[in-house]
Amino acid sequence: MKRNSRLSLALHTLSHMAGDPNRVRTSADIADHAGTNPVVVRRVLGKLREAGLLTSEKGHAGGWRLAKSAESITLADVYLALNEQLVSGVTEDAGPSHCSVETGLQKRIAEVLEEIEESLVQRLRETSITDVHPKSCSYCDN
Amino acid sequence: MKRNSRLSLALHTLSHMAGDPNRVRTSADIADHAGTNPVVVRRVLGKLREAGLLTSEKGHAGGWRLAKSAESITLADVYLALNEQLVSGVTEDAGPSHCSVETGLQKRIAEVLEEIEESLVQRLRETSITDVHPKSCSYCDN
DNA sequence: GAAGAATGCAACTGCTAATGTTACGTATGG
DNA sequence: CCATACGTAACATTAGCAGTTGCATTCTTC
Repeated sequence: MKRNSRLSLALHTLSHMAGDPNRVRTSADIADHAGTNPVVVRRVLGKLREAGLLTSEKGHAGGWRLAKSAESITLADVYLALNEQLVSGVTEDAGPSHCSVETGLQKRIAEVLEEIEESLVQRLRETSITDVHPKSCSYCDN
Repeated sequence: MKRNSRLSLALHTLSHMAGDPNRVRTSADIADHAGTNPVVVRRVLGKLREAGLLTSEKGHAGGWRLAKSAESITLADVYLALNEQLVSGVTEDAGPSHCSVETGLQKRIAEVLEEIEESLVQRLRETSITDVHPKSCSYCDN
């Protein structure tokens, strides 16, 4: 895997779950499908659970499933749950500048980028995870 | 500095230039202001030059300046010049999957993310670099 | 209650991308 | 002809992230 695969992994998994909501999946199953490691899966899905998108159960018959209807889960929910901040995260350096003009400028840039970030989230809110799924998928229970 | 500082550096520099367009700045000057290295500055600004946003001149009185009016430069121009792909870049892993359902799903996810990316660019097009500048900046020639 | 199966979590490793740095070539102007 | 500045390549350093291992915990089933 590469780069920021967390969002990709999350969407991938949620899309599968949307296709067969009643099935309980273990992190090992999910990891196999995604070609990754169970611990990585738990790390990512754990965030989604904190956000109330998934539930997990320990023990013998445990595993993961959707905490609510697939239609009600938007890409914004996923994005925010993972703390992505793709846009506004670019200015996280800061560091006290010597020049007051510089700090004012950096502040202004941060403002603008947060505006952009906000409109990105608005856009993500328009798409449900059920839209991230091939129309005709007869094997979505795989 | 941290993470993806290229976009931040580019906006920072362009904002300064917008405040005093006639001044020619060396990469050393810019690096000092941004707290980074002249070579890094040239790398980033070089992309902006390729995109026709800046011009650079070698030699004794050389340096960088805007290639066109500040008002006509949008955040989308900068973003595209730097090849950022903040959103759609998250699926760059791919790798041939064994299962046709998987590949279909990945393709669909990529489609959706590219749609999102496109609307991000549309949003960026609405903001000029002159908007990324404190309203009252009497020291913008620093 | 013991065994097995699953998550939860912490620590560590290894890899990769990006930044930072050095060095040298090239062009320009005084 | 020399100082200055960009252009570029090569290398070093760093930060973030996926991957891995190990162990505790919880739940089901026998």
